[in-house]
Amino acid sequence: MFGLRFFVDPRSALPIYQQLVNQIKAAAAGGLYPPGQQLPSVRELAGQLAINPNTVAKAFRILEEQGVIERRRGLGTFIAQKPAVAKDLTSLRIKLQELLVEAYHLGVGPQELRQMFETALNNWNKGKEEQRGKGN
Amino acid sequence: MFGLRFFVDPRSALPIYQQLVNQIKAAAAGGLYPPGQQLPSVRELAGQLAINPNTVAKAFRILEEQGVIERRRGLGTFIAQKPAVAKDLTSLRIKLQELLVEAYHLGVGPQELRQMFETALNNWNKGKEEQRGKGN
DNA sequence: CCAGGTGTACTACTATACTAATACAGTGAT
DNA sequence: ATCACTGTATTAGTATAGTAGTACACCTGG
Repeated sequence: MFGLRFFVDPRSALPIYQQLVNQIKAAAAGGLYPPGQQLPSVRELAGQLAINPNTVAKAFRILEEQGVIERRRGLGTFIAQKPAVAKDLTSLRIKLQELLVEAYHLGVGPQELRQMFETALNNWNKGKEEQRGKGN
Repeated sequence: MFGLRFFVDPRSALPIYQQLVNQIKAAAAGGLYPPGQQLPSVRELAGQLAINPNTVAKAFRILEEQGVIERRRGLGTFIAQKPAVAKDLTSLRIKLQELLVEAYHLGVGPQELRQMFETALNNWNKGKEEQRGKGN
């Protein structure tokens, strides 16, 4: 049903499983994979990407720990129903802080950064709406 | 002149040199180290942190590549004069994108995220002003 | 010139992260 | 019951990232 959604660079500095984690999280957040949607099996994905099933399984395990997906033995893995309502936003605050530091050293001021932020938000919403449209 | 500004956890998942890079970048962005300010020598820092001078040197090398500091043989290392005016903001855009994805999976909506963003910006400015005040 | 400070280059050890091979275990259709 | 599909556990090989030891090169003040 789905074509080759994911790709992987074995020579990247980022480990393969991490690349998968990132891509799947992004796909889910972008609405490409709605809640409840079944993902390809570990073997299928591994086959497409020419990697070991265990590597895919590792990515899935991490994603489950983060509440992004649910794994069911014998059935498959699925996008979690609800983006967990977070109690602990520490990690997010840290990432935000890191973003500000990075911006500073790139010479990007508060005003310009704010604009980039809004642009990113808009693009994200736009993407989700397009995805919704495909279902009609 | 400066007390123990930096600390390091050898058992952290992040390598020591990376911890140093992060802390020094944050310190520079926060105004703790104004442009031109000399940093502790590799041996001094290594001594304080009970690590190998080469590890500090590695952090310094990375920071120089990023334009944060300048190293001068026989003299020392110093905070770069100007936060380089960035031509390539790709890395920043990627980090921003990752932030949105992260926020989504934590159940943080656009509105709430925007608020966190503004808060972080304010805190950052506040911090810099306090730092400026210490010089008077 | 020399001494004592700076950063730097080279080499090598070692822990472990990453991946893979293989076998195990749950589910559902036939 | 069996089969064909799911995910899971265990083990092990291997590349390499991280760190450290040691020696080198540069600068400045005496």
